[in-house]
Amino acid sequence: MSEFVPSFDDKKIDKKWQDIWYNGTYFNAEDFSDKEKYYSLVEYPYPSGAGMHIGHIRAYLSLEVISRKRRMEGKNVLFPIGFDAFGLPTENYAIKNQIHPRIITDRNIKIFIQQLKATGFSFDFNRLVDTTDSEYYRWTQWIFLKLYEHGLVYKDIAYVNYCPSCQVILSNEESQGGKCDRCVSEVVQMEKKVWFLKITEYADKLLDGLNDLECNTRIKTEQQKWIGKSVGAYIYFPVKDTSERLKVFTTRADTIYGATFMVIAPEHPLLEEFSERIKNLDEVKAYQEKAKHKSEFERIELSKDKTGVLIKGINAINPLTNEVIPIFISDYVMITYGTGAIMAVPAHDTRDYDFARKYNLEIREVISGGNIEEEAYTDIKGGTLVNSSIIDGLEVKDAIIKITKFLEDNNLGEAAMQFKMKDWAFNRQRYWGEPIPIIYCEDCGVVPVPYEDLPVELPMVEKFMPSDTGESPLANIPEYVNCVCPKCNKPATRETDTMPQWAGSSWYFLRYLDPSNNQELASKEKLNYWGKVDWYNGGMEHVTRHLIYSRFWNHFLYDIGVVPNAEPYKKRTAQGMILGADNEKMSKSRGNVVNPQDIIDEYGADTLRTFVLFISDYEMSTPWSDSGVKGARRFLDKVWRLFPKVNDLNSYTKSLELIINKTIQGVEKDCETLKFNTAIAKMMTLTNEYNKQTQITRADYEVLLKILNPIAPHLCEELWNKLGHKELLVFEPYPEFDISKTVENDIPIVISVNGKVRDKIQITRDTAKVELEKIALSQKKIITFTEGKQIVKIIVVPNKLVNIVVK
RNA sequence: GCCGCCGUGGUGAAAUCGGUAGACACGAUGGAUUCAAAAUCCAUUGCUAGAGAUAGCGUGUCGGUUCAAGUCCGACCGGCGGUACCA
Repeated sequence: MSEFVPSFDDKKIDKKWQDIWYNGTYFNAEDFSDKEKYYSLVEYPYPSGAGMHIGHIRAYLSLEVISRKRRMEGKNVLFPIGFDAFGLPTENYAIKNQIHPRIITDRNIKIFIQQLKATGFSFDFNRLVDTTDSEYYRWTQWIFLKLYEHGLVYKDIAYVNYCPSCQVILSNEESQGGKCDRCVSEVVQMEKKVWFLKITEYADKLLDGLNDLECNTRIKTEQQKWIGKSVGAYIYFPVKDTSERLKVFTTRADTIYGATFMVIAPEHPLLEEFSERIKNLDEVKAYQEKAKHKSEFERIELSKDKTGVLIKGINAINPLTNEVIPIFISDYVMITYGTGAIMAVPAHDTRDYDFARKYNLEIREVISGGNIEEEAYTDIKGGTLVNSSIIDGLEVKDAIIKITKFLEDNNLGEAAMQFKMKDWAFNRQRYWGEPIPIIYCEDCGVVPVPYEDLPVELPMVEKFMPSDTGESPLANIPEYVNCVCPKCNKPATRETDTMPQWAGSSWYFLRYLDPSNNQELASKEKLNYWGKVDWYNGGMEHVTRHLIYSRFWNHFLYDIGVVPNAEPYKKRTAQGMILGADNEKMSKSRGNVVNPQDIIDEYGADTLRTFVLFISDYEMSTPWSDSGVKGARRFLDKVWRLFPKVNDLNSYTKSLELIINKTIQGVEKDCETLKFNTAIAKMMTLTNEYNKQTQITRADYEVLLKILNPIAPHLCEELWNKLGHKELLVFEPYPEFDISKTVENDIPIVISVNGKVRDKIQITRDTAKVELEKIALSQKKIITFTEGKQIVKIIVVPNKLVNIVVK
């Protein structure tokens, strides 16, 4: 004991235990083990050149703690990690520095693995997944072909951000604010035929499936809103003097008698169809052109000031009143939602109201209860239908039902549903992505690559610069483009677009179950054994897209019999962000980025882990603080310094029994509810309590090491080892608490007068109400406040307080 | 605009069901130890008054409900995140 130093050597201890863990099989998940399985999943990182961010550490630590705890609870834990390595930053870096993305990716992945290990994460590193590995994306392509086979893939026109000066298609990130990232010129919306996945076909399933997902309401509502189901009706408005009918979608069929004009999107096909009839075609064309050049940004900015053009020469007829009504084009109606056409009811829709006011159109009230002189009356709870013929006098909800029925019966419309969610534009004009396994043949048309020819590999070429035609770089690589038609063996060409970033991450959680299977994406047996992800943690920003996309793929794979569950995840949580010390989002440009490696170098991995978990509520965002790190280290040193105080007794010190049991109970609950900050606070309190003793027992100490182990495993393993244990803490049973020893016998009771605390007394637990009242009233301090006053009321909350109300 | 979260000491933050506001930590001040410093240990630390016991005030603002409000209700102000004319 004489050589005991007052502060542990983090470098030595970190290395020692990391070597033991990672050279051993401690964290390897065992397929088909008899133990109960537990699958914890964190969102795998994009291996950027900057290395790991403090945000990664926080994101992974929750389930790191849970996974280590589950192993101690006897579970067969699968806690995998991998890399979502396709993507723009790598490609851009590659172009700039003339290094192939493959080389950069491999280099970055290596750095990430090294950093993850330096932090002591208990990932199963034998199941690494890399989405850019052709043995992985072979199955991404396979799923795409399956989707194709089942009619869920189609080609259609999409509007992409195009920079006319660079002649390059830009991602949304590269064209923020409507300006090109590279040359700052205006970005235009260009039409392009691209691949779509019919995710909308799964909209209802994805909505219903949310019932089975355990998560907070925020996560649920964000997904619900993203899917955006709305129930209403299609109504057909005949186009005057033609046999065409203009189809509109509305959720307010009840307001049809108030429709005073129609609005169609600038891209609406009606304009093309009846172009000869349009008397002001030039004006219309000019408006269409203007709308095309409006970036999304501008459309939002200008949203309050509505513009439009009256189409002269074509009119619509209200199918119920036969009234002739004008048609406008305006970009406040989107071609991408509903039918791209609306019946405008200015009296009861704010957008139509604004438009009507601007162009002096009739505003006809059909629901009483508002003041349409002032604003549109959109409330659907109050109000009765007026000026509405067959639905006059009805309430809104009844009117909707009746009018929809009437429309259906008379073939003037039908009940309908719309989703805000759009089909998934599944393409990028980039090199560094999964090739889309499609071949174009002059004779056979679009031909899917046969399954046995997968993977379609990315060519390892030196030239992967963007083309100047808005096509993918792959289009410039003849040895890639030129191929043979699998059907007729004639020369053919390959699809040159690649898949979007979200492709690989839509099924990676399945590949972890069987990462090196070259026959199937994962074996049936393993899929069945591991089942659903038990707990999935990740960023709030992925709750809409990634979560929905991956649920979609999983639902599809379930429908074709590949996976055993429709829903892939049982439970989803999300961590809060760590901001810079200046309370701003961490970014290179702000210079407030914290590199976790610096903390490890200075204080060791356990300090980093402890502090990141201690900093605040896990689900809340919080600024970084350098000074707080020291506190975490100080705490761990205190635990270390307890070691010489440990005696050989194998039971808890009597006077510590209560706090030990309470701490186990509290830490257990806090960890399971992601309240790691309070869990650590409780362990700090216990440590401070131990510190006051001249001696503590081995049992006292060991229980602390066990509950602290998931958070600070290097230190705990070291101390556990120093106590003479041969086995590691990894599978040591997690401590249990004795509920009967978590409650004190003597408890403090607060006595207040008129709600103000005036005295505190110690009393035996469960003292009767009357008794408490009597004791409270007889306290000297209390008497000074009650003397000479009338006692109106006494409230007694057993084991808590007595409140005396006086006058 | 809409939806959600949040607003508590000098700082990060705690606070089951409405029941002792500020646990735990950082920082600060004073002391011990040291030749000195670091580290460590002890004490104090919401604000105001007081030597002190203690008293008054105090959870973004205003109002309400209640014996009792950080917590519930209403109106507002500020910050963050999501979303964007969704018919």
